[in-house]
Amino acid sequence: MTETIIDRCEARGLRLTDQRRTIARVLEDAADHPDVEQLHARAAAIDPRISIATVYRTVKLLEESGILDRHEFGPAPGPARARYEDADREHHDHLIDITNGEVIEFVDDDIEALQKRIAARLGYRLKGHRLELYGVPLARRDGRT
Amino acid sequence: MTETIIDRCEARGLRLTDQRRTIARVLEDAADHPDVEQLHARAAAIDPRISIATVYRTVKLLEESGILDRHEFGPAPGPARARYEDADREHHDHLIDITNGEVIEFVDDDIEALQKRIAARLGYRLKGHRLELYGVPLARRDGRT
DNA sequence: TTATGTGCAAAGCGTTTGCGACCCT
DNA sequence: AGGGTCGCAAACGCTTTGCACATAA
Repeated sequence: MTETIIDRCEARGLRLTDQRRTIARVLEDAADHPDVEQLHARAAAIDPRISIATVYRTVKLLEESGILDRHEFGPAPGPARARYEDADREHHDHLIDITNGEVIEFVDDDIEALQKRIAARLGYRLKGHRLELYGVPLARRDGRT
Repeated sequence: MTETIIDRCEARGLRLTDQRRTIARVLEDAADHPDVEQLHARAAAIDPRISIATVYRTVKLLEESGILDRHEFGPAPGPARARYEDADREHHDHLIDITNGEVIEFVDDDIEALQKRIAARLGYRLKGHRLELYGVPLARRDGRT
């Protein structure tokens, strides 16, 4: 749980280049769910040699290695930009604030269990799911945004 | 509930061309969740004049008019192909059989209510959601596929 | 009649890939 | 040393769009 992304790369025998180390660090530091363009901007700020092609190759590699999770939050039409987050965390789903695009993570054991039960009822064993809630902030008495 | 897609186009004042009528008919007859390529193939079988550009324009128009729902089932990487279905039906979610890509629809009031509650707990009013279950068929005693 | 829709082909966008140079192990 | 990786630019797959012609209302 406290292993760094680089630790996990080494554990899987992935070759560690300067670029990959930089991208791993950017991912490690990310509190949001950055897309490739954002990752590239942040990585290039540390090391301008990094090309966007390398970022694409690296996130794909890390995703296939189970180190990153990829998301495609909607509800934008067309090819949504993929966004990434560290996979080595407790499982959670996402609520997207449609007023500003903010992504809020949440954990709910009831809904996990319910999904499993629904799949079973339909004659399936659940292997994965995608759950995204889209909402607007409830009205509030103070003037905060 | 029993209004045809063409009825709904007229109700919204959309101009009805031969192409749109044909595409509407194909959508009406579809029991699956066809993508644009499939829609074009089926429409062109009825009227070969229809170009794929028109299919793209039409499904976009119908989606923006609330007549169609668009889905992007995963978990394929990259730009997933969009798939469409008639929006004028009881709300439901989807379970995708990852062994063959088959899409099974289901309705579950408990999970709908639970999602609303989760959003409220986080301080949001739920405006929409995306729920896709990915599963494999349970083992069975007979030899059927 | 005239605003809209259509077909065609080209452009757009996010992502992937072929290639020769380069680097980790 | 040598296979993996990189940067670059071209290619890709799905979708959108500019243009000239056709058509619904």
